[in-house]
Amino acid sequence: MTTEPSATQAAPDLKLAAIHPPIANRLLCELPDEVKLRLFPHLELIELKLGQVISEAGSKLRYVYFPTDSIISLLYVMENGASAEIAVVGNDGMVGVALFMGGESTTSRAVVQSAGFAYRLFGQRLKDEFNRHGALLHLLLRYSQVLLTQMAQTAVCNRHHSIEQQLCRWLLLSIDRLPNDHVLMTQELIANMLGVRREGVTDAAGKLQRLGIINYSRGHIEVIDRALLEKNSCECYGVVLHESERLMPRNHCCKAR
Amino acid sequence: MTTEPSATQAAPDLKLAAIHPPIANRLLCELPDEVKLRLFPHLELIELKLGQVISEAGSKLRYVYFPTDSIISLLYVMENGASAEIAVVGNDGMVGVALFMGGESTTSRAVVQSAGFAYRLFGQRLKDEFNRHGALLHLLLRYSQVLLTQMAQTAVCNRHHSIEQQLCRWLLLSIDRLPNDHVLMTQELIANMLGVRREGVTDAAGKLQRLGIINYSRGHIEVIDRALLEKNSCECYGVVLHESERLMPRNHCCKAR
DNA sequence: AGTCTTATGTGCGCCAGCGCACATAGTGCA
DNA sequence: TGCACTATGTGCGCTGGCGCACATAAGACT
Repeated sequence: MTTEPSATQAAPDLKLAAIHPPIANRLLCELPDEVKLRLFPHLELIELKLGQVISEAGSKLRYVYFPTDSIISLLYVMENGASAEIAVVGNDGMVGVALFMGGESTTSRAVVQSAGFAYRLFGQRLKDEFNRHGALLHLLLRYSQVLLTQMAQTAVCNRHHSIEQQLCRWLLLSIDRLPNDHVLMTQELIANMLGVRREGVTDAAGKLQRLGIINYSRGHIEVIDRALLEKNSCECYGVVLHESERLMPRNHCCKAR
Repeated sequence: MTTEPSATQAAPDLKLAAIHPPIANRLLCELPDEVKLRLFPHLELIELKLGQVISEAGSKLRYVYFPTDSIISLLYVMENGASAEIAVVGNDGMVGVALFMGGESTTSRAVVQSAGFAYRLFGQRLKDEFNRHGALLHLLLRYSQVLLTQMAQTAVCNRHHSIEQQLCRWLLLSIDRLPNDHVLMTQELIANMLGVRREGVTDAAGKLQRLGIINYSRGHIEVIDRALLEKNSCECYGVVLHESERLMPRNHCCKAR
């Protein structure tokens, strides 16, 4: 866990905002225009670096984050330093549900799993809009259930499935949230996420490579055969995807790539 | 998994309602009087039998349930029949958060883990009160975060801890929600909850018995030394308890026994 | 080109938990 | 009292994942 507490700096570049508009995030995209008008002026586009800690376990959240092309892992770190990924958030969600739930903090840490951009919003702004009890409330409640489902399935997966199956699930979750099928992540870091040995990931990844499902070298993983990846994964991936589509249908959003 | 889909029958006995008042449930207890006045007339005291399925995965919830002295397990059942407990709900919570979250159903099944009583409320009544956006909303949001935390910690526990540690955690969760330190549950059923082999539970329980921590025989488990049980448990129990107390302080409720 | 660092491969021995098969002991019921 | 059933104990062999100790290879940096 070599992560910097580094301050997130706002990206001033307007061209960047054009490439990464707020509506690249599905939650933001699904808001009715009225809410967009109120909220969007306060969104700040920021760049997130790999490994960056967005929020620490137990510390009060100041901002919420809406990833566009970045991915954030919610990670629990045990007393002995071992860790386990609880859920993953990409452009389909947000980091910081504890703010509107009332807890202000969580027992898990939020870490950037894939570098990229996200919009951040000052916590109080979100709460203010949430307390209007309109579309945002209902959207975020539904998203909370998606998160709940994802966590539940993570628990199941951790109990019953092999490292190989979990790696498949993890890769699928990642490429679903990325603009292409290219994952930038070392086996060491994946092992940290899954809470398993690095060698275990090496074995599983080697097998997937031999099967022609992925190609990897030194931190670059390319998914070649997505269909086969799904076949080698456990049911957990599908369950979460299905439930997520049921709870958060794309009404206004452009379809996934 | 020998569970009956049995219809829950309302208990007409008034004396029962005196022994099990609604305020025996902490959520109901913490509501302001105004809300109690609106809600309580619609609560039905019902008796729950061991193994009874309160709600099936994927099926629309009709009622929400507020246990008084019963305990409900949220269980995910895999395609191959194997299962895993996701979270547990006693007089500290409710079953059916998916109703106000908007999903109307969950991917998990709710099963009675310990027979007893619960108040049930017709789903629409809960939603109506929730949509007043008052105390109930805030209370249930906080409870949702407790549930989230519990699920997250279950995931961690499944990843990293031994059967013995998990059994300790499970027993602690149970007796915290029961009127005494007497758990009625066979090792077979505990194994189903934890998603492990029955023999594994036998081993772990045998060890705890030899250590003088519990006493058990044929489905009756008595916790003798709670302190030692906590010591033999993993950190997961404490983390959830702590977070739960932080999020849901007892304002009006009587203290735990 | 050479060196350093980082990522990945590999080969141990070890143990927890699994699946199976069966033995034993409470408990209820005829 | 005896029988049947259910809950628990026990003993296999097997496998996946662990911890450790290295070997190798691919970039990165002079």
